[in-house]
Amino acid sequence: MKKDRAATEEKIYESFLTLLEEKGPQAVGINAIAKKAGVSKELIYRYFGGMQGLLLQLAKKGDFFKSMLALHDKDLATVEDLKEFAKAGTQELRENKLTQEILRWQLLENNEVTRDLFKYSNKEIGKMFAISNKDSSLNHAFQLMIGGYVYFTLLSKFNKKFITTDLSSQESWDNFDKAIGKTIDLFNK
Amino acid sequence: MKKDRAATEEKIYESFLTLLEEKGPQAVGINAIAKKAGVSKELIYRYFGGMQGLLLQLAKKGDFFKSMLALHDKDLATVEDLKEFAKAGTQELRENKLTQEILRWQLLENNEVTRDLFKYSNKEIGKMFAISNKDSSLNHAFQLMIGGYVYFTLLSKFNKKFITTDLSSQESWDNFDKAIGKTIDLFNK
DNA sequence: TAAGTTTGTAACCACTTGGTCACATATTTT
DNA sequence: AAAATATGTGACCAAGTGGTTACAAACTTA
Repeated sequence: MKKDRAATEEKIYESFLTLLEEKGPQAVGINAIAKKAGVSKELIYRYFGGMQGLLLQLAKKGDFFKSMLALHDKDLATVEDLKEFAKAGTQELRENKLTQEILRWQLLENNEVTRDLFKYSNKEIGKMFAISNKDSSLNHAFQLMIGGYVYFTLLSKFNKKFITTDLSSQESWDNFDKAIGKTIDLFNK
Repeated sequence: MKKDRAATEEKIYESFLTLLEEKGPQAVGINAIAKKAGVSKELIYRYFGGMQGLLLQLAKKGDFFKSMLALHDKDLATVEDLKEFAKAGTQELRENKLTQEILRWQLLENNEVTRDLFKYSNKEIGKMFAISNKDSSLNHAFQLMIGGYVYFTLLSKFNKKFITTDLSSQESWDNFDKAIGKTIDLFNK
């Protein structure tokens, strides 16, 4: 049998990411990861330092928010820029399953194992919210609506509908975007 | 040893509620409930039909939303009524831990065991949202903001802060309320 | 009192969990 | 070639999971 530590580490880390992305926080455990990677779980402890080490690596690499941070670099001088930013950010969130699962995870626990990951994740989100801090009440309304977007996005994994809103149709998300846009306009009049 | 089925059922059901309220969805299992109730787990299957039966009973009794539904009966003729309604509803949500855990649960799974509970829960929430359906874009903005409120409420269990917002201070929640109020005003101008 | 039924317990089942261990097999170093 | 080290495996551990079974004790009915 050939031995290749680098390849093994890669297999483990990728299995961890895939598992988290597809099955969510509750499904990622040492046994499941080792099984998916087709490797002895001892190696997870030896090479990563267990679950905590894997999460730390995810935090450092920051694979999840990198596409959202690309948005953040834009200039947000005008009201239209802000609206575009919100629209692009929410769409990105809906496409990025990994980010969704990390956000879901934050609703479930916060302990020594997860702390590093969440700390980093929050720091990155903070950068994105640093923009809308002129008008305080707009800032709060904006935060609420983005929070709602996150909520409905997470909800859509297991629920096709929220009350009358069809969470599986693009039209619904477009309506949410329009609502955000209109609210921004009203606050800026 | 004395035997009293009614009292035993009560002990089981109460233990289940308390466990869910205090430790969340992940902590409620047959073993944990039986242990907390100080009773053999066989009785949970015999009297309730297992976990699914317990959730069904919770759905039927609907202990969680009853205080929110009291709000729903109000007349919502004026804009001020709608603002008051939103404020009272969000405050009630923050105080009702049981409702919070059921909403959290909906973000985690949706299977044969939980289906009945969630179906009922969604029906009740739907009643509360039936009010703001005049202006479509206000309706969506309203839904987003309430969704954000839910999100931040659930988040506050494990996170003291969201970016710069202190989720443990009453002032933050007041600011959110003000933001909702101002948004409603702007849409009605 | 005797028989039948309800209520309750504890042991047991197969399976999964995170974690450690001794050991074997490659690969490097001497 | 021999010794040392790095890599990988599978067995094992204690604890916990949901679920079932056999049996005892209490209460009801006959």
